[in-house]
Amino acid sequence: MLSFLKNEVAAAAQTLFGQTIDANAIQLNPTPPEFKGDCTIVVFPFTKFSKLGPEPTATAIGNQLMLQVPTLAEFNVVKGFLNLTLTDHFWLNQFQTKFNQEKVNNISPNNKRVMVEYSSPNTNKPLHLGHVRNNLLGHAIAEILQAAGNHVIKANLINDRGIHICKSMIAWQKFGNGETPSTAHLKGDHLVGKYYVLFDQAYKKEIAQLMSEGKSEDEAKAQAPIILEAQNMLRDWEDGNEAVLSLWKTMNEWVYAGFNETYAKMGVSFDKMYYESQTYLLGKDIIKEGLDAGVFFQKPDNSVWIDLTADGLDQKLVQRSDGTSVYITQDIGTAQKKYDDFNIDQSIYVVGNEQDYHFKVLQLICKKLNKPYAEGIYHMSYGMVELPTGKMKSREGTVVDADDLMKEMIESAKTITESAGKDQGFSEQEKSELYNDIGLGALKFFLLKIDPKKKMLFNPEESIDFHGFTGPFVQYTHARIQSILRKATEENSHATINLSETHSLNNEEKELVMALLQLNNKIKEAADNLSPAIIANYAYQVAKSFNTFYAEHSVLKAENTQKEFRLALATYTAKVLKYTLHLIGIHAPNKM
RNA sequence: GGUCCCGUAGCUCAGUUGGAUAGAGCGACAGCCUUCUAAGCUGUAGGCCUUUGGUUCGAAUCCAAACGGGAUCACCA
Repeated sequence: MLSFLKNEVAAAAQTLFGQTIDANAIQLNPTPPEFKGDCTIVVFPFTKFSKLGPEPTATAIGNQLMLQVPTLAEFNVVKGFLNLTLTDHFWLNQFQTKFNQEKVNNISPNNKRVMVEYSSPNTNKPLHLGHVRNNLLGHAIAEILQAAGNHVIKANLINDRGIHICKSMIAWQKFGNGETPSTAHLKGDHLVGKYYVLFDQAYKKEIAQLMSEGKSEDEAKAQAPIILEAQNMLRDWEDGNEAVLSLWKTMNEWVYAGFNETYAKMGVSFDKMYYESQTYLLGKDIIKEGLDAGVFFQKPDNSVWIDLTADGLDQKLVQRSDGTSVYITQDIGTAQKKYDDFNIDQSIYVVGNEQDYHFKVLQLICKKLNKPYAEGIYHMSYGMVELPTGKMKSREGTVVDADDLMKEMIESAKTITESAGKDQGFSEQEKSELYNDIGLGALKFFLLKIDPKKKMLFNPEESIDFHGFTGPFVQYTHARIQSILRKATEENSHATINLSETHSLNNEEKELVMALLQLNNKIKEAADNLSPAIIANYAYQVAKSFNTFYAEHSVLKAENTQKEFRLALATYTAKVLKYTLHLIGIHAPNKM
């Protein structure tokens, strides 16, 4: 929005010093609050050809700009910094242009097709806090990429096969007494998860028993009857045993019903579901292709490998000696399938950073196979959520359950809202929606305000805040504005910007206008960095600017054009807040 | 041990890709509700940006090393 100044500075340098410079190379920064000015040109690089010290150089350019740029109000020079102040008319004009557009986001679509894969759960246990971060990140990244003009396909790859689901099945057969989600009054994913834990307990007991009979730990682990049963079942599953398949389908259906409930509560959705049971064989054709091409090699026991030592990695197994596929085999196949299905330019995997190595290998393999989609593979590697006690482990019960956490957050929202007496005049239905919006708003903002690449700490002892740099803070600011706008409608006041009447902006108004005008840049920045945190921080900044303005100046008690302008400012702020919250999956209530 | 990530206020985190006196929130302390919603606003205290060297007009930011923390290196997924 201010980048035109770079061209003006380049022109000024041409006029003053006869030097042609690249306008894009000019450093244009926001002026720090302790100095006067809207933006700052760093003139140190100019001293080379100006043959002057930093200050005279800056002054010379400043004087030249005053001649060239009618919207420039004044300038000042501190050392090598040229601080420029634009006229209020300029800012009002910029704001008016935005205000008159129907949508706050006017980024035009590009032709890029991007798939974002996220969630990708196992079907043997319910979702925990780690999955919540994954799902919210994936959903927000998809929204942001779409807002930045991409065509986005949201995908979920469900890991529905393997030894882990067999463990739950065996335990259910042994201990379940035919229990179902409806007889147990338990969500399906929690029921299946319960049997996964029961399996592990029984397994540990058997291991202890065998060890007391003199077996080594490794022997005991390999020979425990219950693990042998599970392995048998996996073989039966792969052989297509009807009874096993039938139970597998039933239990997976329970889990999907549970997941769908959790997804709906979280507010995430998918355009395409992939199931590993349907894709795990796909990679094998590509393995054969790679063997023929000499990209892979076979060991005497028939296992297939790729040698990545020249790339600084290790030798990596891509197919077992018995011909069955491993994790990477399946991913090679799925990568191909995604490309075939949707002709995507980019394939983003939202997966934890513990799998950095895996995705490096995956991309390298696809490159060596000369796959057209190899360059488009991108691992969006996010940091783990850790508890004060360390990493979460499902089997050891040190997890924060997703459903429990959301429920607690909604209950906290209820308590806080009630004690503040802010739910008066709401119907029961509206109350319940409000508590949902606020509780989940707090949770989502808490998880998304942090740079996704960094690991984050969650302390269950300390409740997630509803004050300060939080979701409810931004929601509250939005609701507050809606309240003003309702009153304005009642008194038949209108929001307009009248440029013919010159009136000046005060500091708070100007700061808010400048913040609001940054929206499109922030969306692009967030999309480039795949970082919802940039949006969350921006939403907070806008809300904070508004609240500062709100505390100093009245909207409804202002007069004439100033009142109309402030109403426009409030209207547009509310739009931006609602939209940015939407990008990170948070609903903005009109009253709270 | 190899590879990769991280280290900023008591705590949780920003820091515009190399610019001015390093910023928020929480917690602590002091103020502000006859005036548009106090889930708010204003102020005070709190810092060897882990350390050392290098690059230059200029470094929390780039490079190197050390120290500290984490991840990963399965015929698991």
